[in-house]
Amino acid sequence: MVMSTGLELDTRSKLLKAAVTVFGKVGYAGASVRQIADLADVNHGSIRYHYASKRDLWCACISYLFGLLETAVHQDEAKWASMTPRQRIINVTGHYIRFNARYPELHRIVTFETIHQSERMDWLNDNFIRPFSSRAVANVALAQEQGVYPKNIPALNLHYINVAATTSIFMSAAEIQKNFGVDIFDDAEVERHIDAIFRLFLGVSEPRAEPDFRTMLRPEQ
Amino acid sequence: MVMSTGLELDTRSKLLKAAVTVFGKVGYAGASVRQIADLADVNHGSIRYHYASKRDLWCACISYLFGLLETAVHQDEAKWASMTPRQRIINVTGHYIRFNARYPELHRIVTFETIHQSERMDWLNDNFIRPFSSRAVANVALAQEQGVYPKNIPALNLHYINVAATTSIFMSAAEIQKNFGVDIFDDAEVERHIDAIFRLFLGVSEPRAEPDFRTMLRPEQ
DNA sequence: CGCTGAATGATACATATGTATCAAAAAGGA
DNA sequence: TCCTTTTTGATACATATGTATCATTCAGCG
Repeated sequence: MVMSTGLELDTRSKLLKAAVTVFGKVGYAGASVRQIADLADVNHGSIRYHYASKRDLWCACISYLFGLLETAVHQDEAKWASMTPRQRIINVTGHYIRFNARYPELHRIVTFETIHQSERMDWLNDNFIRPFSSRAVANVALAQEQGVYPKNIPALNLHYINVAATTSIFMSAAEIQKNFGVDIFDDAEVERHIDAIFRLFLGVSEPRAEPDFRTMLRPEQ
Repeated sequence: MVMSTGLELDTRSKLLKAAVTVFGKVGYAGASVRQIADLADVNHGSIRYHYASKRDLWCACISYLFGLLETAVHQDEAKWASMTPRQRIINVTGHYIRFNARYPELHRIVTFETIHQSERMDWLNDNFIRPFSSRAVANVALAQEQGVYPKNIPALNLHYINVAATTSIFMSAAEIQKNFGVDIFDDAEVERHIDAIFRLFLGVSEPRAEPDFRTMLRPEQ
C-alpha cells in the first residue's frame, strides 16, 4: 500500500489507468512503457514488477475495460424481464453508447487491433470480440424477429452498422471539436446521439416536430 | 525507368503501393521503412531518394488514396444533372462503399490518425478531412431538406453515422471472416452491404419480400 | 530491534528504427 | 565512346525501446 488517504491509487492501478489512456491514444505499437510509466508517475523499471511485459499490461487494460462495459450494459438487467423487447434494446443501446462516450479508449484500442490484425488480435478475439459479436448478432436477429429492428437487412450487416454508428463518432471527437466546434462528449451531445441512433434504427412511429435545419446542423446548448 | 514491359512498376510506385499496404495494416507508428522497402523489394536506403522521410511517404499515400476516392465518387458526375436527389445519393454512396471495399487502407489510415490525434492529423485534417466532412455534412443537410434522408436527425450525427456505417465493416473484414465465415470483400457481400445501407438510411417505400431469417443472418452465394 | 518479503529506482544491454552518407551502377544524350 | 545525371545499394550512426538485473527502500511482524 502506498497511501491510506484513499485518494491516491497504488502503483498497479496508476499503471493500468495510464496504460488505458496511452494505448487508447496511440495504440500498442505507438505506446512505450516509459511513456506509460511517466504518465503514471512511476519508474519505468517498476512496470516489470507489476506486469510481466508490455503485452501483459495491454491485456490487463482490455480485461479491465471489457469488465466495465459488461457492468455498464447490464446495470438494469433486473428490470429487463418487465420490459418489452423494444424497451430492452433502448435500455442496452443507451447504456452502451454512454459507456463509449465515457470510455472511448476501449473501442479505440479494439479498432487499432481489428485493423492491425496482430497476434494480439487472436487473444482479443477469442476472449472478448467473438463472444461479444456472437451474442450481439443473435440479439439483433431476435430483435428483427420481434419487429424492433427492420427485418429486411441482414443481421450481420445491421450489427456492424449499429456498432459503428454508436461508437465511431466518439473516436472522431477531436476532429469534430476542431471542424465543427462541437464537444461530442458533452452529456447533451451524447443524449442527442443516442436519440439519433434510436430514430434511425428503431424508427419513429409517432409524428414529431421537425426541428429547424440550422439547429440540427450545429446544435447548441 | 526500370522496365519497359509495362507490367513492372518503377521503384517510386512500388514503394507507394507497399507503403499503402503497410501503413493501412499497422499504422504509422507500427510501420518501419525497412518493412515497406522489403515489401516493395527495394533497398531501404533508396527510400530516401524518392521520399524525403517516412512522413513524406505517408503523406504521399494519403494524397494518392484521396485522389482515387475523388475519382471513384465522381465517376458519374456527368449524369448527376439528370438524376433526382435520391438517385444522386444512391449513386455517390454506392461508389463510396465500393471504393472502401477496394481500398480499405484509406479509412484504416485515417482512423489510425483520427484516434491518435498526432501532429500528422493537422495536415490530414486541413488538407483532406475538413474539406471532405464539410461538404459531406452540407450534402446530408441538403438531402434532408429534399426529403431523401430522415429530417429528424441532426445532420452532423447523421453524417458520422453514415460514414461509420459504410466504412467500418470493411475494417473488421478479418474478424468477420474468422467469426462468421463471411468474406465481406466479396462482390456480392459488398452489394449486400450497399443494399443494407440504402434500406436503413433511405427507407424502403415499396413493400419488399422479407427474406428468410437464417439467410439474412449468414448469407450464402 | 532485526528479519523477511514486497516494492521501487537506477542502470545496463541488445535490438529496431529513422535518417544520413557515399560509392557504384544505370540511363540518357552528344 | 565519354560525360553527366539519375537511381540504387551498402553501411554508419544516434536514438528509442523492451526487457533484465540488482541494489535499495519500506512495511509488517516476531
